Amino acid sequence: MQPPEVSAAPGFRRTAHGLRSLKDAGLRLPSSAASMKSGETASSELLHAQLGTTAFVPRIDFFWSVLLIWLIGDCTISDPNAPSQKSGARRAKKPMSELKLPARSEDFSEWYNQIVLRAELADYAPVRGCMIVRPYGWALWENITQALDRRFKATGHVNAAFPLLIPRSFIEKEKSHVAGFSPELAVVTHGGGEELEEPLVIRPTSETIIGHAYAKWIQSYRDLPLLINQWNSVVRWELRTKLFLRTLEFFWQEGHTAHATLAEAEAETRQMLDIYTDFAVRDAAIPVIPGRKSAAERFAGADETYSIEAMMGDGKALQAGTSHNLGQNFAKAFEIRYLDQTGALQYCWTTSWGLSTRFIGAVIMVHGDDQGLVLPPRLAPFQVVVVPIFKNDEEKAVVLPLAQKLSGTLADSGIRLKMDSREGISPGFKFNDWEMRGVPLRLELGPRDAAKGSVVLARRDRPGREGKSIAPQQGLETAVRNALEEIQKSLLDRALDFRNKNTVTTSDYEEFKKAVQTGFALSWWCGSAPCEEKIKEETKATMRCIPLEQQRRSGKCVYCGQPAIEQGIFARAY
RNA sequence: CGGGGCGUGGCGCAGUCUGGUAGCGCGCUUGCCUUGGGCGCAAGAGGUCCCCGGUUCAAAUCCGGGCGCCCCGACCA
Repeated sequence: MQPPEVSAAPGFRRTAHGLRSLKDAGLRLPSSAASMKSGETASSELLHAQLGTTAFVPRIDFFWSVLLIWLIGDCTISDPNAPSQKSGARRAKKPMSELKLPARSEDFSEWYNQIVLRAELADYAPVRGCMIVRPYGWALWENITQALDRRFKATGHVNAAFPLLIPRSFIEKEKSHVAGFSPELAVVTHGGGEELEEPLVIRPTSETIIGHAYAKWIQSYRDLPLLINQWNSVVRWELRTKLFLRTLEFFWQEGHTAHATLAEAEAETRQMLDIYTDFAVRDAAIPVIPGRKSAAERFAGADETYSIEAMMGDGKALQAGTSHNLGQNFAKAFEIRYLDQTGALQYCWTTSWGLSTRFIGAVIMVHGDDQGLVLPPRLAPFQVVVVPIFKNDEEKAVVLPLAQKLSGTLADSGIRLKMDSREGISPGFKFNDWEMRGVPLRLELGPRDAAKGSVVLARRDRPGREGKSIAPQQGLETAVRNALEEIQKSLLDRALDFRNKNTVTTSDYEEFKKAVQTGFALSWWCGSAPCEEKIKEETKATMRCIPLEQQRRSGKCVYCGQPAIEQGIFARAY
C-alpha cells in the first residue's frame, strides 16, 4: 500500500511536542477531517458495499460523500479527484502516514529525530539537553565499545576509572584549557547541605585530573609509556542539543597517555587516529577522512589535533573521533615529570583521544534511509531477525518449531539474532518494524517455505522485493554469513560513492561556495586564520581537516590566492 | 544568550477567543477474528487540565507571576 497523500499538508507544521511523537509522523489532517473519523466508521462499510456492486461508481461516490459531509457537518473531507471514497474512507480511518517517517530528503533533521525515537535508540530526559539511551541504543553502543576496546587492548592500553568531580582549580591550571571549557562547565557549589569551600566541576573531559594522578605515578622513564583509557560520561553545558549529536551529558571513551619523547607521543596520537579510522571503515562501514585540524579547530590545550571526518547523508560533515597531541602543556601544568637514563628531570609528552556516542549519530545519518535505520552488520544489536508466518494453529505447529530450530542453529554459530514470535501482530507489521530498527537481514519463514525447505532472505540495504531472495534451509548459516558480509560491504561502497559524488576539488571560490552547500570542498588553503575565518563567515563552512594524504603539488589558496602547500576539506558541519 | 511555538489520560491533539458535563485519535487491557508488507470487530481501564496566586456562585478557559520543553540564529565530541 502506498502512503496516502493527505491533502492538508502545507502549513500544518508539527508543534514542538509533535517532534517527539512516535506515532504521528507526517499526519497532517485538519481537525475537521480528523473529527470525521468518529462518524465515518459505520458509513464506510456501507460505502464498500455500494461501491462493490454498482456501475455508477462516480455518481454514487459523489452522492455518498455529500451525504457524509452533510451528516458530519463542517467537514472538509476531500479532494473530489480522489480515486474513490472507498480508499478515501480507509485513509481517514488509518492514515499510513501516521506510521511512516518523514522523508529523509524532505526534512533531514526531523527524519533523524524520528528515527532515534521510533527505533528506540534514545529518548528525551526530564532535564533539558540530556538523553536516555534505551536498551537498543545501548546495545549498539556496547558493540561500538567492544570493537574499540579490543583495538585499544591490542595496542597495549588498559582501562581505569577516574572521578566525575574535579576541583575547579584543576581546570584553571592549563590556560587554553580553561579558556576552551569554562563556558560549558557544570559546577557543583553545594554538598551535604553546605556550600563547598572550593567548587567542583563535573568533568567535561579528564586531562586535568588524570594529569594530577600521572604526576604522582610517573617518576622514571621506566614508568613510561603510561597508556590508560576510560569509558565514562562527561558533561558539557551545550546550548543547542540534539540526541546523540550534542547533549549535555554524553558517553565516550577517553584515552590518556604519557610518553618520554615528542616523537613517541606523536606516534601514539597517530596510531589512535588510525585505530578510529579502521574501526569506522571496517566495523561501521563509514568512510572517513583522517586529517589534522587547523589551529582554530584545535582542542583546548592541544598542540595538535587530528580527527576523522565523515560525510552525512545530507552532505554535512561530522567529526567522528579525535586524537590530540598535548605536547608538554599538561605535563607542565601538572608537573608530570620523569628522570631519564642520564638522570635528568624531564617533562612528559602526553596525548588524549576520544570517540563518543555521537558516533551513533553518524551511523544513523550515513546509512539510514526513508524506511528508517540501517545498521552495519558488524555493529547491529541484531544482525538477523526471524519472522515466522502462519495463519492457524496447524501452520503454527509446523512453522514455529522450524523457525526456532533454524534460529537456534544460527545463534549457536555466533550470529546475533532475534526471533520475533510476538503474537497478534501481522508479519507485515514486523517487516516494517524491524526495517525501521535497521536490522541488516530478515529471514521470513512461512508454510510455503516449510514445505519447500527454503527461507526468504530480505536485505535491509535493498528494501522491497529487490532485496529478497530464497535460500535453502540446508546450509543457511553460510548463506546468512555471506549476506551479512555483502551488506557490510555494500553499505561502505554506497557511502563512499555518495561522498565521492558530493566532494568537489576546486580552486575557484564561486565553485567552492556552491560545493559546500551540498557537500565537501577539497581546496588549497594558505594556512592563515583570517582566510579560514572569512570562509566561515561567508559560507558557514569550516575547515574540517587537512587530510593526512596530500598530493605533492602546491597550489593557490582558494580564498586569497596566495601560495598554498596543503589542501583542506571544507564543509558545513554538525 | 536573542527570536518563535507549546504545556489537557502513555503519545498526538480539540476545547481557551465567548467561564458552567473534560472530549477525539492512536496506544494499552480483555475476548473473538486475522496473519507471505504497517488487519478487523466488540467491550474496558486510564486525566492534580505544568505550578503558585488572584477575579468569580463557578476557572483547562479570564488576570498576574513562575517553571519547563521544543524549534530557528553565535561555541564544542
